[in-house]
Amino acid sequence: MAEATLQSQTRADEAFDCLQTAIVTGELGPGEKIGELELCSRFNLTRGPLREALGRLESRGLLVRRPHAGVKVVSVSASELLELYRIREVMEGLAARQAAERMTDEEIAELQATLDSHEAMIEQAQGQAYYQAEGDYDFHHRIATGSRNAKLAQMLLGDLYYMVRMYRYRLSTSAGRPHLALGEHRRIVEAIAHRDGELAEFLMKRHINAARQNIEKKIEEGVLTI
Amino acid sequence: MAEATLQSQTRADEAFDCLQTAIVTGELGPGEKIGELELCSRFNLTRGPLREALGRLESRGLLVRRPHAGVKVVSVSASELLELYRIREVMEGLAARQAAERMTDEEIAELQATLDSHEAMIEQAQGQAYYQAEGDYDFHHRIATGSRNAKLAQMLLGDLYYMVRMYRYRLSTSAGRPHLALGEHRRIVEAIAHRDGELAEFLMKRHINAARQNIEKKIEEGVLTI
DNA sequence: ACGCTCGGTATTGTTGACAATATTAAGGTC
DNA sequence: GACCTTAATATTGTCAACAATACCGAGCGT
Repeated sequence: MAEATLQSQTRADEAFDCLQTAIVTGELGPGEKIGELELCSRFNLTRGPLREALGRLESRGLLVRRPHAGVKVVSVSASELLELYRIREVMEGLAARQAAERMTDEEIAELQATLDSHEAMIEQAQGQAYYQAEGDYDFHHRIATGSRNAKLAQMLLGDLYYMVRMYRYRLSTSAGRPHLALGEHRRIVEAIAHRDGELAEFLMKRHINAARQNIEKKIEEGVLTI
Repeated sequence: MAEATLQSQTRADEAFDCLQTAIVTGELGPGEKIGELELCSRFNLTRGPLREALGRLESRGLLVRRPHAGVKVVSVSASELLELYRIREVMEGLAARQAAERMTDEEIAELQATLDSHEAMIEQAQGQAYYQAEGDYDFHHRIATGSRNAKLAQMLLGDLYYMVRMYRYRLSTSAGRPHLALGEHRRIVEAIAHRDGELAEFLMKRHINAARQNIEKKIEEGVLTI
């Protein structure tokens, strides 16, 4: 069961975290119509905070709510995941460009260190798939915050990444190309270290584009259904 | 006073609409620390739906909420508005490209008709500034929905445009170049009509870039303060 | 036998009261 | 006189009961 993030500020935040992780991890299935009282008993909440959390989830597009008809988790399709990658391509391209212009030298050093640890983890091949995904999120997370563009970071970290994670869990879609991705990450960081925003943007767009094409290939192979 | 949208489905939706318009139009000033009970009496609501609406507004970044410390409308700066335009540039560029690939011929015809009416309005110069802004939103709105990218449209229509409108009201920043903008709009629609996605994206990016530079110029002239 | 209408039931939406916490001001001490 | 401590207050967070609405099944009509 998805537990609350340690010491959530308020009950509503707790409910929000619980539900978000439950939806993202697929604990709440797609299209699942679920009652409020059931959610309350399941997560030890009362309806007040729960409803507040439901509203936030709804406005983020993770679930849909018809008046007096209950809430149901949003249904997903592979084609929608591809659309998400189109958005990531342009937004993270911008993030990389601005990160190249604005990240501090220290942040860039940390970013490189992050990649080093990713490389070590991949070569040890321990907990591969899981860590690969987490490392990927870590990398993109740092670039988003490094852009110093508050709204951009908010949209990426608060909306898109959760969406992508949800789709990946639902469709059991892991990137599945760790070494390639790591090399692409390295080149992006190089461009950032050289303060070459244009190049960083280009490389990031190509990186995400490659990931999208990888998913498209799986669809063609019938591994994923549209 | 900002009234509820006619026949909101639920009290919480009503509260959300009221507050959103109140914030966007500047009826609730920036940094204004305002109590829940005051909001209730002001908009004829009770605290339950209000709190639900506050949560939605918070997750959209229109106001900030510290536990037990109340809510305050987000403070804005001109530099943040510029960052918003950077995001718009890449996202609406994508929207234009996808719209060129996916809009129906009928939608394109409607889009052109929309521009015709804008032109007529501008030449009559009646209610210029207001209509200019509304027409601009109408244009960008149609392209966002025409992209057939649900999440992209949601982010543009549900988040970014409200943000931009808020900043514009707060900073009294109207675009102030109606004829230029109309010409740029026409070229974008031409590209879409020719199903030239690449060109549509390029033109849209340049269009928004020009609007951003216009704001930057105002900042340099001291009209806007950072 | 099938479809439609109508009422019961369960769920959601809303309300008001209760409890917990941050802010504010006053008082005391250094 | 300035700073810290402490208590009163007002505001927020939470909870449980009430009202409104949609869903579901039974009864009736065709």
